[in-house]
Amino acid sequence: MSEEKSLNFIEEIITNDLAEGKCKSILTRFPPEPNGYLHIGHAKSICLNFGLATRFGGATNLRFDDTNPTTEETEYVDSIKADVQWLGFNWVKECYASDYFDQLYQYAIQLIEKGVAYVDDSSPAEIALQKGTPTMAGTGNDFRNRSIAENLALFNEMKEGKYADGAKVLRAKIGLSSPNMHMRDPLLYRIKRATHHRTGDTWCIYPMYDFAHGQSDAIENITHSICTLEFIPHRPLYEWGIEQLGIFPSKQYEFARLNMTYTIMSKRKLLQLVTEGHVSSWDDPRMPTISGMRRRGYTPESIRDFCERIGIAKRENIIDFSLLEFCVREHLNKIAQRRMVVTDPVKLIITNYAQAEEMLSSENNPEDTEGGVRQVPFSNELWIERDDFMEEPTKKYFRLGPDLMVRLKSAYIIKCERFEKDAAGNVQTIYATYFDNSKSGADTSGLHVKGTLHWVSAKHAVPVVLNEYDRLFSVEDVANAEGDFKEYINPNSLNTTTIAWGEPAFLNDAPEMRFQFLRKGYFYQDTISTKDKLVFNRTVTLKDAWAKEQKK
RNA sequence: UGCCUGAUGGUGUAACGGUAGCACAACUGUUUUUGGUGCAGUUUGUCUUGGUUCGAAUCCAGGUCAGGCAACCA
Repeated sequence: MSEEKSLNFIEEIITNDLAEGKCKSILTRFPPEPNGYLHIGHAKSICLNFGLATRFGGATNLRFDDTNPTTEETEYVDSIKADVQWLGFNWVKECYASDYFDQLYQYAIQLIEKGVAYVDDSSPAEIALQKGTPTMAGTGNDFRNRSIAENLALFNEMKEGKYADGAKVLRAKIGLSSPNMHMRDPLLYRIKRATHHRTGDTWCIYPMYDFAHGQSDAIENITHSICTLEFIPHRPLYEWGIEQLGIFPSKQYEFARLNMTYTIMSKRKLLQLVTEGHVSSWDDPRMPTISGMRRRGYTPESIRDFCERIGIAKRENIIDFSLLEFCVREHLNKIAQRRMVVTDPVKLIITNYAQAEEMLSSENNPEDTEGGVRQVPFSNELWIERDDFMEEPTKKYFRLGPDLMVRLKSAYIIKCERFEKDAAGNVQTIYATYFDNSKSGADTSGLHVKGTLHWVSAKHAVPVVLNEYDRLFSVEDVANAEGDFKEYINPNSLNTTTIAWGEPAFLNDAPEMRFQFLRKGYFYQDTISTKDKLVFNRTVTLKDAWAKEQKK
């Protein structure tokens, strides 16, 4: 294997660090805040961090960045762990920023003792005002000049609960004229009386992100701390903290977050979709959440493949949704068992079929020679797709119409003789004759037909419910579209068929099996599906050359 | 009108001073008992202006455009 795969910029950095002996091995971390469900954008970060560790023989911590008790919940911790595991990754250590609250408090005292942190009594508005603007230096205030002893005492009192929420904050004493707003005496600690999902009411002061993240990285000896672009301005502060404290020199690197066409990644907006009922839940199969994609039928393999293909860089990007679809089709094509399901049924009667019924065998997966076959019952009364019949066929129509011949998949070639309509003028019954010497696998008829249809024997058919999903939004770049993003919700993102007819093989199929419904798409049993009421979610359609042809 | 990022086909991503490649998308053709799959092929690109160099996507200078930054959020 001398295949040369080019390295992304982070892999180059790591390769160099290892070569120069800056570190003996690497340790990365995936640091979600447990305030929501993971989505495909997180998957990119997960695959990056865990993938890097695998590639370079290192390891990865799962760390919950739980420094804001008002938004965080154990429910989210559990779902995040489940999602990471489902994606196929294992962390060496499960960590929590909240485990470091004591240590962080000690770090803060160290800064106060060094004279580089102070307690400020100003209100949020005053602090904002005193910070100045990007083009104008801030002014600061008298609290900056408090003595070390006074700061120590006040910070202790903050911790002891002597002051009301918001009454005081601990700030770093760096200066107020930096062109980087994040460096203008940033807040380190705030008073917040809220019950933390892990530490309960032990604390009433909590560290800010900027006084927790880099410190947590250092405590865990993280070598490469990888985050998204919006944290670039925080990096000087990240480094300031490590330097002032003299702790392990973790390094921060930034990459561009994932954007995808026809969907959104913002946790806030996703939450809105759920709370306002535009989707049923966080794991609604239309959601770009890991749990939604899992329910829809995406495989972990396909998501990992997708994350591998999109690459890692610093430039803003918007990935075609069709790449994700390609990845899942490619995987499912290889592993999904084929089944026949008729979604918009019309009756087909084979007038010269004398037997009551017979069992025909059909391959489970033509891509897999080991895939085996299954038995499919055939009789003289079948359901076929309404779309597969045309009263007056057009030129390139390879399906059924008066006097036209097609093959029934894994069965016989038939010829349409006539059809009947109901009072409303809809085709109700199609009558055909079959060629008994055209049986699949033993065809001696010499007939050649262009179309092959899927079908289900009417008296053996099993009723199934189908959820067919389409993109959640109707515009490519939802985040940058004008106005409220909700205006662009695709009203037809879910199409439910309450009665479709499927093969009886479903009765013996395990719920976690992945299927391709012939000529329809890939389907996966929904979480609410039962043996008595089978419900399938369409993961993705098949490519449809005919649909394109029709549009012309 | 300050600072920080970035700019390669429709979308991503490579090329580390020496043939602009790969994937998706789109479009042909071909194979096919899935209008699926497979196979073969086509179209489309270095933001701009200068400079350095035998040679620039790459180095330098200026410009343009895009995104980010002033939460007691992360």
